[in-house]
Amino acid sequence: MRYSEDHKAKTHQRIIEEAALRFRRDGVGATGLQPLMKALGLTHGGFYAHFKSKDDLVETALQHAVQTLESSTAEVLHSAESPLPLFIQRYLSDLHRDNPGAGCPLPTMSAELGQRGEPSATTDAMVRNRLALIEQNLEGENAEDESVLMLSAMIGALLLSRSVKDPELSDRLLHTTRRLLIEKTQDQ
Amino acid sequence: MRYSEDHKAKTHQRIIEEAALRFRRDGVGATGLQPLMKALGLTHGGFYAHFKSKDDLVETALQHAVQTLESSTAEVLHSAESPLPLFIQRYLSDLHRDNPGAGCPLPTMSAELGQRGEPSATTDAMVRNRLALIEQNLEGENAEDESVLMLSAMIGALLLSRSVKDPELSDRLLHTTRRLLIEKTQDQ
DNA sequence: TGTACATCAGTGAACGCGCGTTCACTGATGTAC
DNA sequence: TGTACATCAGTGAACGCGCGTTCACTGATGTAC
Repeated sequence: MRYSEDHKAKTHQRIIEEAALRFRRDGVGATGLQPLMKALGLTHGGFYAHFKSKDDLVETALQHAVQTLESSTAEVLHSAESPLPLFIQRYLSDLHRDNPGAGCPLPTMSAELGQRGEPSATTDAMVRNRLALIEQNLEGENAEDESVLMLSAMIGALLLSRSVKDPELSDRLLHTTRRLLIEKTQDQ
Repeated sequence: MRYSEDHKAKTHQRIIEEAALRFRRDGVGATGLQPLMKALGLTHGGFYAHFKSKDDLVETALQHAVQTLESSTAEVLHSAESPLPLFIQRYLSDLHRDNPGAGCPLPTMSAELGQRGEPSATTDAMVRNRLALIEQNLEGENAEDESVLMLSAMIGALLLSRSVKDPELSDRLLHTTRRLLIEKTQDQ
């Protein structure tokens, strides 16, 4: 069968989006290409008309996730008067914790990507981007250093709050870190 | 062949230790039982004389790692006059970053364990233990909240510093977080 | 307008591979007599 | 002391399974004439 002109591009995009979701939610290693294609109503053979390999998809999906996150963050930054508290509020929200598939790839994917052979430079780019973003919205002379602490705390708190079984402990990790970091932005 | 009385117990322990190393260094999913047993000079069939399943080993190895870490931490706590800075120094050391197989399971394993079906209560126990440990060595009235921030920052910084490709960025993440957290303990 | 052909996204069987798990077996040593 | 037997940690072939990847094929539609 032959399809409309942009049909292939649409399928391509659908694969990327479904992969970006599954890689973050389930992990890269635990995401099979066969189930992924099936979920899109396709057969697995067709995958290689779109990507060179699974690793190719991993890199593409990661970059897609990064781009999506960054543009939604940019929106927050330009709309709010003091954007950093809002950014922290959203990053350490229950919604973000409960939907890893739609969120930041750092807490979910970076450990596995680091363990999987050569890591890509995408993680570096993302970390640098986040640090710059925080730093620019922090006042005070040691904003550069504080941004490192804040990013570390955000990622650690999100990771832990997702890994822990007890909902109360999870809430405590998430909400306490959130409150203290937001207070920090107001100290300055 | 029949072995000395404690032979089986020794083999059991060797499996646990090798697994605890590999699970943390390579990830649980990426660690095969066959290569693991082979590395110990054994064949894979014998594994099931020691453990009910891979999941059984995962839980056992995790608990072993936790126990080892906690006893080495206890040592630090009882030897030093002000133990918290030393604890942070060690947790966020280059040595710890460069040897995930011998270190804290939280940055390496917790994301994957959270993704793998039902998470065990061991993560909760570990988090609680670490929080209590930090809190007890922090002065000031909001030690309870500060301990959450510190633990999150430590785990996030270690995770990021291991995931990033550029050694300078890695050092910056690790060393800046370390310095700021140690300063925090002295503020109080 | 009607027919022959080219295109190519997607199909689905097949590939080798490593996984976790099972199981009949081995064989050195301890115990029973 | 010598012989028959029991033990059981470890062996290694085999199981079904899902993985990533390959490839000959399909068939609806566009293009050429």
